[in-house]
Amino acid sequence: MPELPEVEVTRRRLERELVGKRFTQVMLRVKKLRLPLPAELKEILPGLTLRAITRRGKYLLFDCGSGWLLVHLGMTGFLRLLRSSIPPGTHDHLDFLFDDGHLLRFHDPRKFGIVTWFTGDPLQQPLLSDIGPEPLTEAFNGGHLFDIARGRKVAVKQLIMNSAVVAGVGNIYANEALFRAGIRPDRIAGTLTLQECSQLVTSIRSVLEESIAAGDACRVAEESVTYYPQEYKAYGRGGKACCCCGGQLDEIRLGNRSTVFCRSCQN
DNA sequence: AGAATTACCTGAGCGC
DNA sequence: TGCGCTCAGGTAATTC
Repeated sequence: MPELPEVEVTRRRLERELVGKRFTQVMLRVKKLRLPLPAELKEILPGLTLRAITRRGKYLLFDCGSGWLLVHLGMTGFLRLLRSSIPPGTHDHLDFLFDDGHLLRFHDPRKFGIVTWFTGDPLQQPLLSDIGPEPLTEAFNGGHLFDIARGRKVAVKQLIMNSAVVAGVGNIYANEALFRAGIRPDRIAGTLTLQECSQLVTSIRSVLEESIAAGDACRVAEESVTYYPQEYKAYGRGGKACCCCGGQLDEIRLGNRSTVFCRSCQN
């Protein structure tokens, strides 16, 4: 599923290919994903030049000059960049055609994604206004996390998956970062020391950065695909051997999310 | 205010 | 073979 690294890798690929190009046509094949698709995109976008592509958490922001195209890939969404006009398959919900012949196609079986349009300041947009600091910036640091965690009774894994605390940390990387930091996912957030918070921030940053680097290095001919081979040390490995101590990894549910950790390596 | 729960959606994997 | 069930999970909305 697309997490922050996949979204960032997608952003970089699309930025390389599409910035400066002009929209020529939009095709909508469904009325709504998680939110209604603005039908007026068909009239608004053609003629506009794509100025930039930025990211906030897992949201992609396409700067179209007079407004913004906001895209979230949800659970199962991805964007493909095609050179020629290949007929759409099932779940190919949306096409954007550009003046250089590129076709940007949004595919999403579960329709958990979002594609919408807004004008004005992105920071004022309701979907973006309450998102916490970006994990790869200095604004997200041990002191920040420690301040937020104090007095909180939720499990630390749920805290770092809260988008108001830090942007774009989903289930996979929450599991991986806690494993790397040596902190149990079910630790009550308020019991973390400043040092542990700093270690966790460092781990979140490094797992995300390593995954982005792996994605950038993974070239897929012709198409820009958001998925790439990825090995995890905790996520999806419940019951298997811990790569550090050889013990059996535990799997529990936290906030109805699959959670994997090592009882001897994480405290 | 913070925590917990629900809704949205469909493919995959399973038992019978 | 195929039916029905459960699970997967990001995030907003709702409830406690």
